[in-house]
Amino acid sequence: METDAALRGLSALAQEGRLAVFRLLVKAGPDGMAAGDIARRTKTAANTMSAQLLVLANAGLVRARRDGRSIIYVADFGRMGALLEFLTKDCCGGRPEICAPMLACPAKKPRKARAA
Amino acid sequence: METDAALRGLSALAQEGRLAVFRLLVKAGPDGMAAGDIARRTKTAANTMSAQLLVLANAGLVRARRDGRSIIYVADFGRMGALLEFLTKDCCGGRPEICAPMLACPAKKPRKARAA
DNA sequence: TCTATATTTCAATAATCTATGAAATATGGA
DNA sequence: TCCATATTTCATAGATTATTGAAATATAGA
Repeated sequence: METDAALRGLSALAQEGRLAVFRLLVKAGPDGMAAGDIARRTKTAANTMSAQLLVLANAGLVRARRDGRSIIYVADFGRMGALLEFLTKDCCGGRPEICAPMLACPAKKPRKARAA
Repeated sequence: METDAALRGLSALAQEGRLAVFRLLVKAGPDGMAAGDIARRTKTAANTMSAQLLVLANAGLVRARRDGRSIIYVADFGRMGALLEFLTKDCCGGRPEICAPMLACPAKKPRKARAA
């Protein structure tokens, strides 16, 4: 990931409402959520939510698809992974002092994965 | 790490100049760098740099200490690690799809560490 | 003490971001 | 076609952030 894309990702997540939306979409998983449901769930006006989702989409952190009258938003895990990779490698030079706390990540031991 | 601290960390890094400064300080390591050296190296006015460093310091990502006439800034690796931990665990729920790309982090295999 | 260096603080401007009402677009169903 | 629902787009006002010149503070050394 290039610096410019990383900056857009960081900026997108660097706001309370958008961070909450992204976390919600991560929890929702691959099925995603309709824009209206997200707005209701976070008690946000529809047009405000639309703007927030647009920023996340422009950063590549979520993707949108239409389903009938609704537009479903889905977190882009690959992109988020790339952002984290940028932060650990490109930004932090892979220094163990920084990376160490992340070893608790389940991806480390995919064999024993339990239901989260 | 709490959401509020994570937001401050994300905001601090979500700007070209500050991200560059933080990367520079990570590379500089525990010895850190004087504010003036950072400003010269990044071709930034001293007062602008001072403001950027203040934002990073308020986010806890760098620490400052005086050394004679200079003020030395040092990246806080622990804090950056905590931010990454927040993003992987609290924010992303430790989903392997997101964490996977980070397995290349050297901390995973400290035994064979080579000079970077 | 006086001067030079290093950095910060202050005040003001410029730029960017966020939220909102109102209107527009797209879809599905009667 | 007409209407209701779902979402976005537009214009704008308010808030926040970034940069800069000028002044202030802190330190070191003559």
